[in-house]
Amino acid sequence: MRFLAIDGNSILNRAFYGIKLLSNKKGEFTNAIFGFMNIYLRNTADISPDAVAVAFDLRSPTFRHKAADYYKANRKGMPPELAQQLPRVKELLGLMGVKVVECEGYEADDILGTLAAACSAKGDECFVLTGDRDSLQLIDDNVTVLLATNKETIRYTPERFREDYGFEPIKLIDLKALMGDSSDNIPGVAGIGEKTASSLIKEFGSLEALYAGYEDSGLTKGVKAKLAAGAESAKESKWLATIVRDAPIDSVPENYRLAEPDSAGISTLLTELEMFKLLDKLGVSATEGSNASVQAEAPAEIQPIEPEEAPLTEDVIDGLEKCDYLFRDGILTVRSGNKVCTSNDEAMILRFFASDCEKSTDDAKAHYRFAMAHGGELKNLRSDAAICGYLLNSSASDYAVDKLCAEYGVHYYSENGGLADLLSLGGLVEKLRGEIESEGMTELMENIELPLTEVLASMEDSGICIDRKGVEEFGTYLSEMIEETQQMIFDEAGHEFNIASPKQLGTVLFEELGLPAKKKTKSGYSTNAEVLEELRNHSPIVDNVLKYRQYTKLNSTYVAGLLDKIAPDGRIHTWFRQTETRTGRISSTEPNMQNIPVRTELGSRMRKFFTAPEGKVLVDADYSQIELRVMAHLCGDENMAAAFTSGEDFHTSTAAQVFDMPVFMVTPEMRSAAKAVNFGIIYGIGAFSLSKDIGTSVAQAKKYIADYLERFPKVKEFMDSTVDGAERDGCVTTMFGRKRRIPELASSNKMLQAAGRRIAMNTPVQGTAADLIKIAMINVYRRLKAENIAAKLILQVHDELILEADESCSERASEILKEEMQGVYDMKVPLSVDVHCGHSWYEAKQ
DNA sequence: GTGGTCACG
DNA sequence: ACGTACGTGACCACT
Repeated sequence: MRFLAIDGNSILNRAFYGIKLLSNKKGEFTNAIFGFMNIYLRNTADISPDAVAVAFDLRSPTFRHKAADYYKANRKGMPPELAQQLPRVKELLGLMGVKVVECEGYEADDILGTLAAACSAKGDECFVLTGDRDSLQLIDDNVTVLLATNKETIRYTPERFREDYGFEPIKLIDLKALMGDSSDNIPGVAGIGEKTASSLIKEFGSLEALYAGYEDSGLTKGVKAKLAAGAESAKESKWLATIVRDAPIDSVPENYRLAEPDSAGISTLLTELEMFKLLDKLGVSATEGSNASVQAEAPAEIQPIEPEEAPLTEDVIDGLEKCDYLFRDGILTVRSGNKVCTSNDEAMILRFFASDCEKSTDDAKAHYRFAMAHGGELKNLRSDAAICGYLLNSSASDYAVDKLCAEYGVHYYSENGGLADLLSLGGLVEKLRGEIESEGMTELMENIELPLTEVLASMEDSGICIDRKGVEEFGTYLSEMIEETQQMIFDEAGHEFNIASPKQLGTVLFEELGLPAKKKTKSGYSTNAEVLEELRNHSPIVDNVLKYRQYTKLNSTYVAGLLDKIAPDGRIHTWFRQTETRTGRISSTEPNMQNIPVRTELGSRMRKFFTAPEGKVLVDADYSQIELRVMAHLCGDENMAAAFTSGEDFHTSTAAQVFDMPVFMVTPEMRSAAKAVNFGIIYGIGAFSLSKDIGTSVAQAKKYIADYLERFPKVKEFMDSTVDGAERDGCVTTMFGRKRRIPELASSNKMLQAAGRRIAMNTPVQGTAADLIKIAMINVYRRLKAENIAAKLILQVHDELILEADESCSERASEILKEEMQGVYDMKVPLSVDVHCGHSWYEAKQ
């Protein structure tokens, strides 16, 4: 028979550290279970064992094995994130009919050694699955070791071992006795490393033979001395490195034959762990619902679908009331009940989009864009699966139909091949809508996210006009400056090198020129702007490097990057991503129009090339301090609200309050300190970073924060209660019900926990601001349409909206924009918006 | 593919 | 003892 013996601890460890932390909605961690099962399934599929045993370490504190003194003393204790997954894995294995073996005082590899020896003696074929090279000593003609990583498994037969190591597997013990192993606290012989140990074993054959003959051999004096000094240690180490082969366990291979799996049990457990993909792989159907009483019922029957396929005709469209559809690569597929209709005819597709039928799909923005580009419209959109998935979990990497089905336990019709996504969509959308309803996010979806898809489609479709010639000339200027600066840097360094390589630059600055290195990164010296700024006085090369960085950044990211994205209509059409950020903000790609330079004079020239075409203007409106106003609203602090209504500059006003003096006495330094604290408040304040930001001591920064929170006590109350709520619920919520899970709070890592608390403080503020501007966008879009104004929304930059308007109606468009943005929601502090017009973005943002 | 750097809110 | 503010995307070097 074929026997598979698994080192449970070592595989679980590999899985845990190799896969990022995953958790279910309750915050129970699942990454190690997931990885363990992947490795398990891959290998059982590979070797089809008749019997399987999974061994786990077990030791009791009262047990005093001689090795207890050494017992993995250097090994850190299992982190709780992993420890809590251990019983789950054992439970799952039990349900799958796999025997778990533990033995007090013995490690998992001792159990493997015992089982392997038993198989070997009987002539059974044994496979040892582990992530630990130590077990390679178990290899013999009947025993193969499967060395697993998260990606692949290496099969170690005696031949393969000899190829890799150059001696017999059993001699691995002797090797380790010489070289030692710090992770297992095996001392070995001091001064003998892997290389020497390996050649000694190859030459002498074994530890005993080595010690019998090394004195008269041709070894160097040094090695001989080390061997002499380490003789005792080597002997002890050999004993420690030897895996036990007679642990007191049941060692009859027959007794480990696989038992019948308990499908219902597996289904319940994996449903609870939200590991639906694994359920699928195990060939067990998912349990519907998530509470225990429902789970006890029989799994829902999956109704097979054998769709009746037909072309999409006008009659079909007219007859539709409700349907699911997909539109990919110019092909529309529509499903209603048992019928699936297809069309690649543009007119028919537009007709379908414009029909009254209630539609569910997975990428509505793209469909709005298609309809708009052809002068049509998309009507009666009911749901977008990707957006539902995003609202339920803004941290996912991908909202494809198959992934969502796996995550939410909805049957995915993979047997239907190309139609799988379409056939699965209906069930998925119903499930997701139900979840959204129970999470209280239905209004957020129906009133904000779904209507926004049309607005974003229109903005992408419009694009923004760019002055190609102007950009090219700017590029020419930059290239000259780069050339000049580069030459100066080479002269100062005394040779040419790649300035763009942080590694080479670090060598030149800190080794060749001997500038004082401050910070280090993982891979060398840090050369970022903050570090270079401090070295400015040490050498003129530093200033030139900073200039070089600025020029090359502008040239490659902006000049070249933007020129590359100009469409045939002479405009830039960015992609707005609606399911990307954890907080609810929109992002922009290809190109990113939300990070066009503005903070430096040189960079802001870039904005002169974004223009309005002849006869039109750009109207730019931005919220003033929207996040701080949101904070003031959310916490209800009267002093903070007063700072907004006083008519004074907000930062000056907070400085006056914190330093307890009249506004006219506030110095620029005091204002900038207050401003930094205000920002810190939004981000989830920390004294260290604040001190760095304003260049004071940590103690001084601490005092600023304390004074600030004393002056604005409700800010502190709000932050404390937000963090408490987040720790209790595992998530935070914005004013409009948007949620973000914060698994970091459940981590045992203090750094991660602290990060989780800052996320908890920041997300409701950043997210609410994002909600507000989204609502404003929808209202502006509708109003411009309803009032038939010749103006279009074209860009959003988080707190800023940009319209392209006919000159004739620029004033009216400005009014509407300001009104809708300021009046978007009735807040405890008024929202304030600045609006400007201009022929370029540069002019319009004065 | 990852890390360093830097552009924005 | 260790690392240090929230949220993004693009480009380059290097493995």
